Amino acid sequence: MENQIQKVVTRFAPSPTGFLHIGGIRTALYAWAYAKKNNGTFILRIEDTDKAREVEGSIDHIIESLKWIGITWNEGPDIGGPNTPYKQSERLESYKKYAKILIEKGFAYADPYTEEEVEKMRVKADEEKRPFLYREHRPENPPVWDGTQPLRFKVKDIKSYEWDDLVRGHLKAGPEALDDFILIKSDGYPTYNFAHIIDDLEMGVTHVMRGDEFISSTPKFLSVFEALEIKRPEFVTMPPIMGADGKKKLGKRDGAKDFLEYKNEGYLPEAMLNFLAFIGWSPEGTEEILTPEEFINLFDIKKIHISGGGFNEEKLDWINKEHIKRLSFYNQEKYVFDYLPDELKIKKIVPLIIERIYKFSEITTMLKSGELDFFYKEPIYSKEKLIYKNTDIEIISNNLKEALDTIEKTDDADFNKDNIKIFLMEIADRLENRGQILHPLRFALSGLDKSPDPFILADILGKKETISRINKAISILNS
RNA sequence: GGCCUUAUCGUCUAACGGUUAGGACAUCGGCUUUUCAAGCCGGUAAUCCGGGUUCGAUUCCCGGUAGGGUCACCA
Repeated sequence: MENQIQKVVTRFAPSPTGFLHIGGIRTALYAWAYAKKNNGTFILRIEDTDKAREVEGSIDHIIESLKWIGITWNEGPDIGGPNTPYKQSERLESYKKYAKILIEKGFAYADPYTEEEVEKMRVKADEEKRPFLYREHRPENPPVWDGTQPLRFKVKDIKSYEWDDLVRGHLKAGPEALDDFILIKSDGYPTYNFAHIIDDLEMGVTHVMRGDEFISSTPKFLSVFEALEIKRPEFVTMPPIMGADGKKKLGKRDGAKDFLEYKNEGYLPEAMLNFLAFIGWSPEGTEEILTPEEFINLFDIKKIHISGGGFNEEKLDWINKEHIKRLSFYNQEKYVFDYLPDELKIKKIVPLIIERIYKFSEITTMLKSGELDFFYKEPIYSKEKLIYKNTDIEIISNNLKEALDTIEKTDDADFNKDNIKIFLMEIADRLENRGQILHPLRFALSGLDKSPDPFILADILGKKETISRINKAISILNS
């Protein structure tokens, strides 16, 4: 690396063509973490040079996505900074300036062909089964560039390139990767290939984190660095994220979701951060649940993976649950109550729900299935359901009466799940089988095949309601 | 197709050339138990194939196979 100590500057540079999916967020996350860890600067830059693909509202959406997961930037379009502006469409003067330098040095020329003419050459090359290279059709006497034609880079030295990537190691490419690519389009906007180099230079970016789709065009970038005689930043290539099938790289086309959808599905931002951190990176130890702070501390470019990682929803759910469990009770309640109707906003219900869900949207499913109704509605059930295995109705009925008696005698102040458990287990342990009292009791209180244990149920329902429901069960048994 | 690149349990991954190939998720079994859930304990399960280098290869080299990327006036 560098022998001179240099402040780390990283950036995330999305184009405003819609929402961000986890691939983009992951790239931002690593760039952010690296800057944070090194007390560096993290820049948000908007690459809006393709007016045709631009989608209204994207910038706000992108900012919202980043903020939700907790990524913050030191410089950006919303907060400004020493290198303002942070939208490429507002930096056209810079690109023009460097374009002129390239023209003067003989590294750029105007493209006299129409788009159709170039396309025709491309098709012909295709038919002849050879790669199309514009430089093979380079005009002999190009016109003076007046800004209405595309400005192309002129590859003077057609050679192979080799370079080092902080993740991928030593990479190389043959001369066919080099071509006279377009620097400035005929509409006056620069291409990505040119604009990002100028911006990174002017903003002092030291480490460029980006996807592996840019490996192929790296020789083009290198040839520009050489022509401009400028030092290149370090390249940090992220491994691709594969879709759920593990086959194809995740992309918007095949179902990559808007990152903010995870918010709506009830995932915690710190869980998403934890999950994304591990797609393409893993720390030294074996700990898999990390807080954002722990992630930043552990983050190391050397531990970024080379090969692609998959998106595993089961693991995401597990990580989310682990983070939910680590939430303070206050926050657990806040999140859970968000999904509950007023009549169910009971403190004691929170832990029951927490241990049963992986993500908060599952509460909605629980509500729909009716499995929470018994908390505020007397359950409806049949006599058969109260009977434990083949126990006589008589015995069940007597056991419930004994339970009722015990509960009635309990002081209101002592009525909590621990005490109820102690008192009732005393009875239960004297029986042939504990189920002969605990099952009918649980059923009397919940009316459900699957539910929390009767002590917790009684505690939540309160003494009065518990007594009422046991009485009802006894009358059903005797009917 | 050319060029670039990747390859460890079902999935995600760990292993300065020497490990009984480790961990996590999932799965299966047990414990606990009144049913779930949670928790605890345990099991099954992997180095893509073929050559080479080496005393020794998951690890290094070559070839094959399979996957991914890229070949735009998109980024």
